[in-house]
Amino acid sequence: MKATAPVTPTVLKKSCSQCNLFELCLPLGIKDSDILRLDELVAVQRKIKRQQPLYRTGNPFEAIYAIRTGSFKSDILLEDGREQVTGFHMTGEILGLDGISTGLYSCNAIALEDSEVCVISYMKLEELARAIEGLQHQFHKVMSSEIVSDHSMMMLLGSMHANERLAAFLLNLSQRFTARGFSPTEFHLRMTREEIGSYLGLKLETVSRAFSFFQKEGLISVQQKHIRILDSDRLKKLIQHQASVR
Amino acid sequence: MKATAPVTPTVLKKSCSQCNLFELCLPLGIKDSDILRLDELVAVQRKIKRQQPLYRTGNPFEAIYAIRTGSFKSDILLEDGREQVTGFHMTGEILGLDGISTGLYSCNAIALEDSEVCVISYMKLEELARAIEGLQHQFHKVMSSEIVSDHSMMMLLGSMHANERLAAFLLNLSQRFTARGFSPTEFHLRMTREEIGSYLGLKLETVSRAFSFFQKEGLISVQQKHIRILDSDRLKKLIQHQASVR
DNA sequence: TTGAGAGGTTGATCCATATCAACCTTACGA
DNA sequence: TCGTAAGGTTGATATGGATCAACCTCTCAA
Repeated sequence: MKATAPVTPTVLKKSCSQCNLFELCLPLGIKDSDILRLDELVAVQRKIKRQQPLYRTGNPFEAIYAIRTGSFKSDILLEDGREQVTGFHMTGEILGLDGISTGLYSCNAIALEDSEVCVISYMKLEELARAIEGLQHQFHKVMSSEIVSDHSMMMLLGSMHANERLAAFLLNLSQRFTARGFSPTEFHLRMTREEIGSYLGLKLETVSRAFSFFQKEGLISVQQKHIRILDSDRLKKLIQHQASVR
Repeated sequence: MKATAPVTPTVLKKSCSQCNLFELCLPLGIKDSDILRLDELVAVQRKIKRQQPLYRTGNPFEAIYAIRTGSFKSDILLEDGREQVTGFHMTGEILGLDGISTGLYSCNAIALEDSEVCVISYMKLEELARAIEGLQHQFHKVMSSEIVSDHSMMMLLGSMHANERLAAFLLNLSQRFTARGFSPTEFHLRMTREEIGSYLGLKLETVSRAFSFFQKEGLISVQQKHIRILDSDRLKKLIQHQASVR
């Protein structure tokens, strides 16, 4: 396999202590006195152009990444060409945890727009986590959250219908945008219908039809990638009892 | 929600240092000199009867569990009654990692047969992990593996057909039995067709038909819960190019 | 300003799996 | 030993989403 795309480790060193994302990221819950020590962790920031990989399946694992700006998808490719998007990732979220288990990344991480990540040496992270209780705990929480959200994706993929899946997806995005200080009801999708479909276990046409259906029902308004949520209560109900809207 | 079933913390204290599961479990990769220190971690063993919960969604999290004997499923229940099995777990595997993120377990863990677990105080684990590098790393590997395997379940649920799903499931079981010193080709299923279906995102009838199809094709032989794999190569091919057998 | 390609929508048809139903098998307690 | 319930299989039919196809709408570069 070809190695990762040209790395551009700009030395725009910025500190965790001054980062406005700290409450979404690893530094959360760490005592002020310790936060300065994190700055040695984030040695480098790296810029990734839209559509470029941050890492690829099989690349050797040495670092995890915190998204500083932009967004990513991660996906798995099967030999026969099938793709499964396993996640969409926004600022403050941590990428690369899948690499710890075997020492090789187990998926591809691709930028959905021009993005910037903090490179966190995994070796240094383990070292610091041994010294700073709060960092250790927060790191465990981050991993555990990924497990929990993967389980809810399994629920979605294993037992929800197309419309329910899309509703759950939109509500999840909405909630994550809110946590980042953006509007809960109005946002731009950074991914294509095909990528959404892959993530939700649906074909792009089905995703498109579900969008149209929601629009017709007055639940959302859609113009290409611009989404406005008009009735989040009914979207929520749609997930709980599919029957009520179908 | 009702609290967990009657706890029976038998004081059959056994040690990690003498446990034959150590190469599948948390002690893996830890220096001999440190292994004795793990024994303080596993304060208690607990017996769980078939069909009884080890923990339930919403129970407060204080411990993770290593399966000593027996097996478990974990599942999520939706308000409307839908169930999603999120995993089947065998000896040496760790349960409860989902609880770290919020301090509450996010799923139910139910014994599939009379089972026994080592109760690992999470507080003590963090403490020891700060002291023992090998334990810290192995714990991270365990969490990361769960993430990786959840991603491959998303792949399975999102882009595989019924027969492919069952083939992948059987091969996965086979491989895990092998790692535990059992036959790769002959084993007993501890779960019902309905539970398999829930796990694989299929109805029990579809699971049953897939079993029958595999048997007719000479890939496996099935008698109720007893499975014998007759042609694992073709099972593997089935996953890669569904076309070749369908 | 036009043309081409990528992304998106919508309609018609097909098919894999769900659903409904009958029946079979096994385990187990009365 | 029989009766019952839970689990499993198989058949007939229904249906949600996939597939195939046409067309629409942007964007962007020539």
